[in-house]
Amino acid sequence: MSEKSEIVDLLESIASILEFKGENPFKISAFRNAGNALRRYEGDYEALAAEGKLNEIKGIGKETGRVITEFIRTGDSTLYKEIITGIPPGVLDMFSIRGIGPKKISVLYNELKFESVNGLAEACRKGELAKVKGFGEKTQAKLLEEISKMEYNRQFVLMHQAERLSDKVRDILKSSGFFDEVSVSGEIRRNMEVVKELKFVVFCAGISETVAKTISLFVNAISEGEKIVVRDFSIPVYIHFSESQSSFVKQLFLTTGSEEFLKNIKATEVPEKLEEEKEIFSHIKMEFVAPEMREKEYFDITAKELRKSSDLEQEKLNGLLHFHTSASDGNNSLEEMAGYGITKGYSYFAVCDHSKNAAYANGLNEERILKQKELTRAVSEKLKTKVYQGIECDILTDGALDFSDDFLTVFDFIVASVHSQFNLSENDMTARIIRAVENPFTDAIGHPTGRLLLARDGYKVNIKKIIDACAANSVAIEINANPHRLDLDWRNVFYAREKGAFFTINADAHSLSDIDLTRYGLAVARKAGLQSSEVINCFSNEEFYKFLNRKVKRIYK
DNA sequence: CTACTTGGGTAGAGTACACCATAGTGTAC
Repeated sequence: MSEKSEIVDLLESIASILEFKGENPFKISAFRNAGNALRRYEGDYEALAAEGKLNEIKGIGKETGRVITEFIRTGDSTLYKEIITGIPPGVLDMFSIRGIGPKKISVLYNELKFESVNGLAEACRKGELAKVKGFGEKTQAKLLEEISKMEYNRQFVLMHQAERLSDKVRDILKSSGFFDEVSVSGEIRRNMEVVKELKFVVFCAGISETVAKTISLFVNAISEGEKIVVRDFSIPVYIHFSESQSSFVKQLFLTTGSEEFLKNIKATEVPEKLEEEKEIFSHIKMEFVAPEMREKEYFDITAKELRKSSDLEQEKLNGLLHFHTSASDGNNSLEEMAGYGITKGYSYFAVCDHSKNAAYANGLNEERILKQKELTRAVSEKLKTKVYQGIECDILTDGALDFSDDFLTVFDFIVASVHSQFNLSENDMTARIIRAVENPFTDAIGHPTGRLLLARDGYKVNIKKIIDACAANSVAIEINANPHRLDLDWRNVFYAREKGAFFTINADAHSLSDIDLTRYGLAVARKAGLQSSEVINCFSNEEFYKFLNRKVKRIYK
C-alpha cells in the first residue's frame, strides 16, 4: 500500500529530474501540478485509479495518471527509472538547496563532476565553483551557507512530523503490554515548534527484563543504563524506565525540562515520595508551571499574571479567520470551508483570499472581490452563519496595501501580509510593515516575520517595533498555525502580551483538512501562556463585530 | 505534459531581484 505523500514526492522528483535535463517547461510543470493536485485531493484517489478515472482530478491527465496508477499497483515507476538512469542519487539531494535550482545544478554537475551535496560543498570551499561561467564569489559563499544550514536543520523535524512519529512510538510501546503507564515527555510535552529528540517515560515492574524486551520492539535500539535509545527514525527516541510511581513522576518532570528551566529552579531538590508533578513545585515553594511553559523565557516575564497557564483550547475558538478558497489558491469552495468550520464549532468566518498583487496565488482583483462578496452573503444565508468578506491583502514595498482606500471599505476584515520583496533592510522592512499597521483598515498582520521553519529565515525586521505599533493601533498579531510557520514566534508573544496586544490564531487554511492545523497554533500560544481574552478568534459574535468597527465603520449588516 | 476545444491544434503566471557580467538568466514568491 503506497502512501499519498510518496506518490506526490515521486511526481515532484520526476519534475525536478526533467528540469535538470532541460525538458519542455510545460511538461515539467505538468508533473509538478499533478503532484499538487493529488496532494490537495481529499477523496479516494485509489478508487479513482482502480477505475481509470484519475483524470477526473483537475491537473492529472493521461501520462501523470498512468504514473500514479503504476505506482499504486507496483510501488515503482518505469518513467522514473528511465529518466534517473545515469544521474547519481546525490544530485537529487541538491534540489532541496535553496538558492540553486535544477538548471544551475545541471551546469555545475557537468562542469565539476561532483556527485553529492558534500562534493558541491567541497567545490565551494576550494573556490572551484566561482570559476564556472555564470557563477561567482557571492553564489559560492551563499551556497556554502545554505548547505551548512541545511545540514544543521536536518537534526530537527517540525512539530506535526514529531507528533506523528511520537504517536507511532507510543502505539508500539502501549500495544506491547509491557507497561503500566507510557507518557510522552521532552520537547513534545513542551509543545516545541521544532523537535530534535523524542522522550518517553514508562512505568513497569522489573526494569532490566523489560528493557531487554523493549529493545526487541525496535530494529536499532540499545540500552544506556535505565533508558533506551532508539535510532529507527529520523530523530533519536529516548525511553526512560521507572519502577515506582515516585520515580515515574520524577523522570517525567526531569525529562520534560527544559534544561535551562530546571537549572533555574534547582531541580535537585525533588522530593523522594511523589504522587504528581505539582508536589515538586510546592516542595520548592513555586507556583505550578504548565509543562509547555517550562522554558528559560518563563523567568524573563516580569508581570506575574502573564505566567499563568493558558486557558486556550479548540472549544474556545469561535471565529475561523484568514482562510483561503478555490477563488485564489485554496482547494475548496467558500461553502465547503465554512460548512466544515461549522462542524468544528466555529460560529463566524472571514474568508481571506489573496489580493490582486499575489498573481502567483491567483489573487483577486476588485471585480472578483465584488463577486465574492455576493457569495459570502449567499453562503451566510444558506448556512445560517456569519461569513464576513475578508482579504489577505499584500503589503506592497512601500507599506501601502494593494487596494485603494476607497476600495478597502468593501471589506469587513483585513489581514495584511508581506508576500514579496523579502530582502529589504531591517529599517525599510520595519517601516513598511508599520505603515500597513497604521492603515486604519488593517485588522491583523499575517505571519509577521514570514519565516518558514527549518527552511527560510524570517525577513529582517524589528519585531518589537512592529508589536508596539500593533498594540498602539489595536491591530491583532497573527499566530499563524501552519506548522511550517508558527509565526509570530511564541518567544515574542510574551513581549506582545506585556504591551496589551490582540492576537489572532489562524491555520491560514487552503483546504478543509488544513483547518485542523489550528491546534499547532494553539500549542505554541499555550507556550506563551496566552489567554482566550487576548485572542480575537475567541470573541463572541458581538465582540468580534465591535472589534471590526473599532476604527472604521464596517457596513456589514 | 494538461486543459480546452475541437475532432487536430494551441496556450500555458507574472514579476522582482540577485548575480554575473556589463545583457541576460535563474530562482523564488
